[in-house]
Amino acid sequence: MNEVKKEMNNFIQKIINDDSDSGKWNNRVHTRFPPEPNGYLHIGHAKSICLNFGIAEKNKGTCNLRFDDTNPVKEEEEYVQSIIEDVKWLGFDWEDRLFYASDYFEQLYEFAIQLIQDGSAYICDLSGDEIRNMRGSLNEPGLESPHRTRSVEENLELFHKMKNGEFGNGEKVLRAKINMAHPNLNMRDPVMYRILHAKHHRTGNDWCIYPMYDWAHGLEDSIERITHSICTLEFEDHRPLYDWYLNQLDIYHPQQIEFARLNLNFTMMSKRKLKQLVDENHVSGWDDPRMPTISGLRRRGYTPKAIRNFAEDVGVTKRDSIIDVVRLENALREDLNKIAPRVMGVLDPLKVVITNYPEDKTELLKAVNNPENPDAGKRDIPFSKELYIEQSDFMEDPPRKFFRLGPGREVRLRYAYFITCNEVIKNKSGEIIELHCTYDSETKGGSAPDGRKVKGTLHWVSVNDAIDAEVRLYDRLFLNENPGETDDFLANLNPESCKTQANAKLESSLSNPENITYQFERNGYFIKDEKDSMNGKLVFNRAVSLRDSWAKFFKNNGK
RNA sequence: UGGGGCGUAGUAUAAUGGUAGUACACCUGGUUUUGGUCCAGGCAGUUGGGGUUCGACUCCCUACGCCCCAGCCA
Repeated sequence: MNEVKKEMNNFIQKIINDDSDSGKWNNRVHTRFPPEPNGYLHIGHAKSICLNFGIAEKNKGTCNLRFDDTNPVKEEEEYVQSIIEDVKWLGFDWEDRLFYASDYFEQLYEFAIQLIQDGSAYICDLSGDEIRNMRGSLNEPGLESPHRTRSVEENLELFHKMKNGEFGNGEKVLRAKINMAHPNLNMRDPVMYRILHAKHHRTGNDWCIYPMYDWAHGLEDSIERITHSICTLEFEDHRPLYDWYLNQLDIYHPQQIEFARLNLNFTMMSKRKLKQLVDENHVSGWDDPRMPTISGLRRRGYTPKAIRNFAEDVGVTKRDSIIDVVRLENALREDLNKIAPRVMGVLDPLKVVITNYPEDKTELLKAVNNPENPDAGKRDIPFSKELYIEQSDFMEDPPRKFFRLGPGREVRLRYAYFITCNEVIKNKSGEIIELHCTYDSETKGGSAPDGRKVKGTLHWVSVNDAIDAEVRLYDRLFLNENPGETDDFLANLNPESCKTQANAKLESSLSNPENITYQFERNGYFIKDEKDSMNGKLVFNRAVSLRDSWAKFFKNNGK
């Protein structure tokens, strides 16, 4: 047993190991990720993507991307494109195996005819209501449809007519003839085809009958020679039907395996409700940085690696669980800490005048680009008489343990000098608008030759060289830990989920930022918003803050 | 009440008959020119009850708890 296998030993991998030992699939592993293009992918899908592509990769197998596009009234091409982009961005490659359920409509139709000919399927004229009423209940068996005994010939003829558009929506369905008294409701003569006179995003008006999920899915898996068909827990009840169809047809038969979908606290994963947030403009779109969508996370500044690490980290089981969203944030911090270039940006500026610094002087100081990675090198940052520091880095009446700036206190400006605050300038309403400080020219670079220590180190930006930017600070979208469970999830929207710092000042190296996530030292990780940065206006999104033990201490101990 | 699943620290997740481990969270301390990172230490768990066994998270029985299912959605 090698290291890799030890790390990756979730229950699905164990099944694969067993299959490998028994030679069940001739050592083949072939999975698929089968999204329905009826919305954007979210972090929950990411778990499934990482599982399916990941398990194929780890076992030298392959994974297909397959659109389960069997319901034209909900599906759109826009979603297809976004899904392709998102899976690609996560770093997975389906090579030439991009498939659509709609590519198999003809074959599915032929299979249905086969079932009819075997006497295992029939056309039912009952209405939707009637079918539901006759299905029975959890405790009572259902009633058989009066059309259950139609002849094969009649069924064949009616099915042709269905296909040819001779009936209206809902007039007839094709049903499997199984058992109306089955304890599993899914087996009580489930619908295989329904009539939908709707334009499909790929097949146009070629079809007016569309296959139901249960009928279609196993066949899609079978056609693609999938070995392990991995889906979520709620389909456990459908497995007997999945198996029944494939057994009736006596064709290649993949194994369906169910795992628990991802749940995150303070996060809502329902596609329907996410769509509502978008449609009702509670967020700016599917890619709003507060959305749990892949596109939202991307715009927020998440990296594919962080998401993949997270998916690996939370594991795969059959237990319903709710993962703490801070683990997703931690996965991001972990990745970004190693790779993000450090820069200085003042979000909420307070002007500082160094009274003993020459009026017109600007000097360039060396700053480390990434202390975690010496290869990232250094850069020059301009220093001058007037600077900005963070409002929150000054307190007129500081509490114990506050080791930033206060009247008479000395702190270090990162990579620059020690400064001491001598005077606090206020406006008429008593607000602090400016600090007058003196610097110690001996401390250039940030250390004192006399060995003198300061506790605080502040980030800063030179006034003359500062770049203006709008910075958006995001917080969780919902206040409630389980927003999906409440009746009115909109009532739980966090009114402060996006705070804007309109007057942020950034160091000059950020005049033309790359499309990567930076660390603003002592603040957090930020990425330029490519959508909203326009005509000279820079907008940055905060992906996640840095861990802040001072904020925690302050919160726990009051003042 | 029928059927299908699931119960291990606060939250997740390992251990498949042999020392209950890991991560995050939480608490201490150390290092630090980011109150970041990093390092060291600590707290804390097998749903209850029986049984089998030298030995049970693991096997058996039973009780309890939680999740899913009555779309012509997926």
